[in-house]
Amino acid sequence: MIQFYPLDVTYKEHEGKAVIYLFGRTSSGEQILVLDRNFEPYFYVLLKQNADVDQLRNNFKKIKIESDKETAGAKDFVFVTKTEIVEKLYFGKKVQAIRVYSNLPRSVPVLRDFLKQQPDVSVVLEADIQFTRRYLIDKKITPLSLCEVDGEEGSARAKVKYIIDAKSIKQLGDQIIEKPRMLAFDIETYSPDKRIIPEQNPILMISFYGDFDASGAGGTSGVDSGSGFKKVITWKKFKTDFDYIEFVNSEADLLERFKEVVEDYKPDFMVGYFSDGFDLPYIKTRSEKYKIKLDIGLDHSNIELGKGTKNTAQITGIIHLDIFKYVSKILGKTLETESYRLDLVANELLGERKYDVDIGELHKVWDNKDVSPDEIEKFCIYNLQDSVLTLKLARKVLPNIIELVKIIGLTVYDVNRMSSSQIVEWYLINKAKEYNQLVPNRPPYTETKERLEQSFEGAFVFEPKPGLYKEVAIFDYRSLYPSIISSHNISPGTLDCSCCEDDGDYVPTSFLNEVVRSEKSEKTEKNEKPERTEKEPAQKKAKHWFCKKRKGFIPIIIEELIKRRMRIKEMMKSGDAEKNVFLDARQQTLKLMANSFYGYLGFFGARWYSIESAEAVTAYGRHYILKVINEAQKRKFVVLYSDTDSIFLHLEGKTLKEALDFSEEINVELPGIMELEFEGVFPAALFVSAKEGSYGAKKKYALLDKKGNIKVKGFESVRRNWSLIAKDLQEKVLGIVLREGSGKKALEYVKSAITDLKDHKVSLDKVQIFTQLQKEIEDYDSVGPHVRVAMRMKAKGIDVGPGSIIRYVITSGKERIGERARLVEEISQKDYDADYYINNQVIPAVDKILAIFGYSKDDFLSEKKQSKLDGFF
DNA sequence: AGCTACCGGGG
DNA sequence: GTGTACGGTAGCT
Repeated sequence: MIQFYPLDVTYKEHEGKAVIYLFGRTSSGEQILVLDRNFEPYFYVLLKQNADVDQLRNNFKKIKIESDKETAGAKDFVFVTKTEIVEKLYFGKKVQAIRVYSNLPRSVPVLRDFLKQQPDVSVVLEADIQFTRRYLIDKKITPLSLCEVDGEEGSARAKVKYIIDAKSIKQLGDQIIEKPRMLAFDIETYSPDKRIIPEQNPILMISFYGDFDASGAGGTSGVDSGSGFKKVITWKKFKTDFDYIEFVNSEADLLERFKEVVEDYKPDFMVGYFSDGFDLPYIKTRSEKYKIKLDIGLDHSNIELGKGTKNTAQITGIIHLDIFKYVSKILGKTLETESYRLDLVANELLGERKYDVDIGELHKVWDNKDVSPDEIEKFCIYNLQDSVLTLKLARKVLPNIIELVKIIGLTVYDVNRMSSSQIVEWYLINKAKEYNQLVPNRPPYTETKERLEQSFEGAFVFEPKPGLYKEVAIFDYRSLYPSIISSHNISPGTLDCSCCEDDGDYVPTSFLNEVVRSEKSEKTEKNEKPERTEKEPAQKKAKHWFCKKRKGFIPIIIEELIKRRMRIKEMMKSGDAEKNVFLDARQQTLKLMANSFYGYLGFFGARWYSIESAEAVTAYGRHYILKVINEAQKRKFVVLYSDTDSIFLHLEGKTLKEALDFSEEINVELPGIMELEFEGVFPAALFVSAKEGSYGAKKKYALLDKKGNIKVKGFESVRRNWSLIAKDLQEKVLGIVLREGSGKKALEYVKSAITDLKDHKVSLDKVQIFTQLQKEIEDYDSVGPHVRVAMRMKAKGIDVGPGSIIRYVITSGKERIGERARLVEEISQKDYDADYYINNQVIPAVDKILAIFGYSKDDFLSEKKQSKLDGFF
């Protein structure tokens, strides 16, 4: 009996059968390979009504299809090994299914294509679930979790200490691997132009950073002892004091050393940033050029690149983490950053930046024969810093990825690359096993196209009346969409059941009250195709309902998630800080998943797709928020604003207690786990108009909380390409208005700022505008100010290109704006164009706010007139 | 306006 | 590998 933590799984064919290869680390820290020969590929067949089951099962066993392949010169066949009759649930209905076993995993698609042509076959299911994933789900083995294997010493070609041929294998509990060995890496390449051509340009240096000490890493490569492991390998020699820089003779040697370092370090994780799309494919291409066998997989396999446009790189037995993938697919939504460049992501998550050197210069320094040592050394520091940041990011996000692995039950490698709809889907596939449900097929291309054309109404957003309001109470529905799915039993399998049609409890189709105007979400409006073809008859607001007698699969699963999360939140109240880090990662993960179900139901690629269900979710959502608005208005509350799941009540003439009592009344009537929560009382709230003279802008407001903090939503002042003067001013004006309630004071402040601008008292750093170059300068057709400046920078010999952030100031003059843009270094404070900044930066930043108090442009532009008016009033 | 092609990340 | 990204938008017709 050996205990170990599984890390990676693959399979190989051996004597006509599939053998599962489970790579992991034992509890004593050694690498292990467990072979499991006791798992056979299978899928399900559902037959048509009057089919003869026994006869067909017999026929299935006679199938023998010659495969395209040959194994060891012999003909290779696809066949069924056995069949079983099983009772399953398919979209909630009991069905009899035939479980068909095949000789090999690759036989499954062949058999599927053959069987689905047969006249008696209604549908073939679960024939597209990858063998290794099926294995983990069926055997209930969660990667990273402690397992126990019983068996004998086995034999296979693998770089591990132990190989066990398993008799039995099972997971012991949810204890996970404690200190996985992580190794971050990064390459720098020769790149004379902006194009990246791996076939042409060499790798110049490669860096590693690991937090494991060298005790178990073996000494052959002179791996650094001490607390961490850091290394930069390069093939251009220079004098340096950094002992982590290692010199080799050529790029080929660099690649050989890369292999050795990995083999010596024996990482569980290799971590990169965009390494799926850049570092590993590049390394692979270069090693092919030199015919270097890059057999770093624990089974001596090479780096495997995903086919087509997939952009993945896999190393058997070693978990390749690409932090960029996780950040861009999952974490990104919660980040402020506009782009997922390492520098920006590290800055936001870690508060650390990349080493400040222009990587675009590396090829020049590299080519220079009399290269000054510190010049190239800087790029080594840069190279190492990228690995350091990557490892730190990995440490930061790993708890969340681990939670996903524990919940979904797939490998870290797979989970790392999943989008939120895939996460939901694989969680459902895992749970389908537990609840004896058959997994629906993915839609064929034709259906995907149809699905893409369908759209439905989104959430309700209330148009606020522009103004400044005091004492605002905010309530919102806790997890509105998940709680609707649970409380109304919304699921593809409970939709329009035959048993509950006459109950009369249908999905709401119209609004309760015409007092509040409904607005379709922008997205819906854009996508809406009002014309309907003959195929899709004008099913105008078809009546829908969900079963009352039988709980649906999706509601069961989502309720589990919500309840688990509530338990964890409860535990966190009493837990210590260290434990809470993991609990927090877990509750965040559960929240992420519960919140993804609504989107999943309406996602065109989903197996459990149900646009009626998704539509019902938003319809109930509108119903419940409109109910609160309506009831509030009946009780003479002034409703200021509402968006999807929240309502803002003006407390003027009402007490907080009255508002709380009101929310209690609402709560008593809510079904299931739905709950309207009190968010808080805010001393002041500000709503502005969208355009001049129009009604209130949606999703754009500012709140003052009781602690004096200001929460800003939707104001574009946060945009990068605004000058500091505009940003600062907007912040100040919002502060004055919300904290002091004085429009006049805000106006005075704006006027003084305008005067300062006119008098050229504003420093240049406050009038600088930042814009990023998106492409090559030559490629711009419309040459904006930043492009014009970039051209002049280039003429001066400053290397600028896509990604460069151009900082410029608009100066006075009669030419077009673009002509008047200057670098800060070129001008002095008296040169900026005050009028430009007043009209294009200052006024747009504050005019909507001041308009609330009846002030227009003229009021803050002309000082004298205004003071006269003030005197008059 | 509607459609297609290309881009992101990486150097 | 029992699979084949994806969502946004610049730029063209």
